[in-house]
Amino acid sequence: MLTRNMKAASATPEQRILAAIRAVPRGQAASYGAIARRAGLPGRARLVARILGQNDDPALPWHRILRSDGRIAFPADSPAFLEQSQRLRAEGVDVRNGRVRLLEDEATLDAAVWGPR
DNA sequence: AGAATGACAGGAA
DNA sequence: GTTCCTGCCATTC
Repeated sequence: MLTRNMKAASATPEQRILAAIRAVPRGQAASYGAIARRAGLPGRARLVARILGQNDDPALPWHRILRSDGRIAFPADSPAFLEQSQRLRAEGVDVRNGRVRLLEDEATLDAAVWGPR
């Protein structure tokens, strides 16, 4: 049946994006573009950014989302930048000079979002 | 309708 | 490996 797949397939774009974000494993990071792709919305990286900005859910792992080059998307002197840095480090992510190692194997995200085959 | 804006991406320099 | 520049999407003036 489709109860498991349906969550990702029949939701609004915003919900699929949020689901994709929540699917990023602890201690790992993904780019805005990758999230958009995993949500079935290729080319909408900026939409992901917008959703994150509007989001109010404190449980959402927003700190695991960075730019495609692994850089934190906030100005290096901003409070948000600091917050994100320490949240990532708290999960064991190595943050060097505002930059991290992004998840290379996107298939992992595929499985988390769309469910294992 | 046109221009500006922003938690972006990808290729060129 | 970096910095720059152009392209994109969606929203707001």
